[in-house]
Amino acid sequence: MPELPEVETVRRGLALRISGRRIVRAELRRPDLRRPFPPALAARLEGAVIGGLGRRGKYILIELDADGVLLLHLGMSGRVTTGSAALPAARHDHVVLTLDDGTVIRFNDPRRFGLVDYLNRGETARHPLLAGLGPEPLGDEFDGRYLVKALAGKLTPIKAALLDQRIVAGLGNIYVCEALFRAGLSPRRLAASIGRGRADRLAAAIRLVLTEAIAAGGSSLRNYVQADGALGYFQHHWAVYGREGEPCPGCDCAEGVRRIVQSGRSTFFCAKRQR
DNA sequence: CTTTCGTCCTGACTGC
DNA sequence: TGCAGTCAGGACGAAA
Repeated sequence: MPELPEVETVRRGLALRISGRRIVRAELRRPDLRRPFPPALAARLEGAVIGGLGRRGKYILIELDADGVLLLHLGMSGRVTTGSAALPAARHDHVVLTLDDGTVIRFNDPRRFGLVDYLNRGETARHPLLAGLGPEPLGDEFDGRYLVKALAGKLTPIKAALLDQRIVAGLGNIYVCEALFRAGLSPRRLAASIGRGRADRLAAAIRLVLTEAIAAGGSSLRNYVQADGALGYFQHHWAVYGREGEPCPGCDCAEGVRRIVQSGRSTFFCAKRQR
C-alpha cells in the first residue's frame, strides 16, 4: 500500500536508474488502469528523453523532453521494477518501457487502482488530479498553524480528515494511524476540536513518521532492489498498524492495541495513550 | 455546502 | 485438499 514514503522511495530509486535515458519502446499491455490511458500515450513516450523525477503527494512526475510529464499513481498494489529485457512480461505488467541502455521499466499493478497520465509541464499545477491536493507534509507550508486552519469546522474524525488528500497530500491509512499514535491523539477526536497545541504535536508526528519511513526505505532500497528489481515496498516496523491485540509499545495498558473501523477502514490505536 | 458510502480489482487469508 | 467467502485499501462519484 504505497503511501508518501514508499512513493518517495520509488521516485528516488527510479531517478538513479532512468534519468537522462531515452525511451526506445513503450508497450501498453492493456488500454486502461483506473481510467483509460491518454490518447497516443505510446507514441508520446517513444523517443522521449527522461529528465528529472518529482513527486506530489502519492503521484510520481517524470519529466519527458522539454515539456512533457508522465504522471504515475501506484494505487493500492502498484509496483515499479527495473531490470533487463531478458525477463518476459509478467502477469499484471501493464506498462513496459524499454530505455536506450537496455533497462526495462515495468509498471505492475494487480488490482489496477493505479493511474498513468500524460500532461504538458505548464499545466501541472492546474491538472485536475493535482490541483486540489493539500500541502506536502514535509514542506515548509505544513505545520501546526496550517493544520488548525485546515481542520477548523470539520465535523469529521481526525482520522478521516488526515486521509483527505485536500488537507494534506500523501498520507494513507498506515501513516495516519502511526502519526496519531505518535501524537497521542484519538483517531475519533473531531477534527474541529484540535487546537494549536495538539496541531503542533500532530504536524510534528506526521513529519517524524514520514521521515523515518523514508529513511528506512532508503536504507533497504539498495538490497531490496538487487534482489528482484522491485521498487515500492519495504519492510518497516509499525507501532500500531496491523497489531490488534498486541501490547501497545511504551505503554502497559491491559487492552493493548485496538482495531476499530472508521469510514470502512481499519484504525489501529491505543485507547489509553491516545485522547 | 459537507460528509458518508459504494465501487473498482485481485490476491492473501480464513474456515468449513 | 479444495473452495467459497471475506478482507485489504486510494480515490472518485453518487447519495444523503
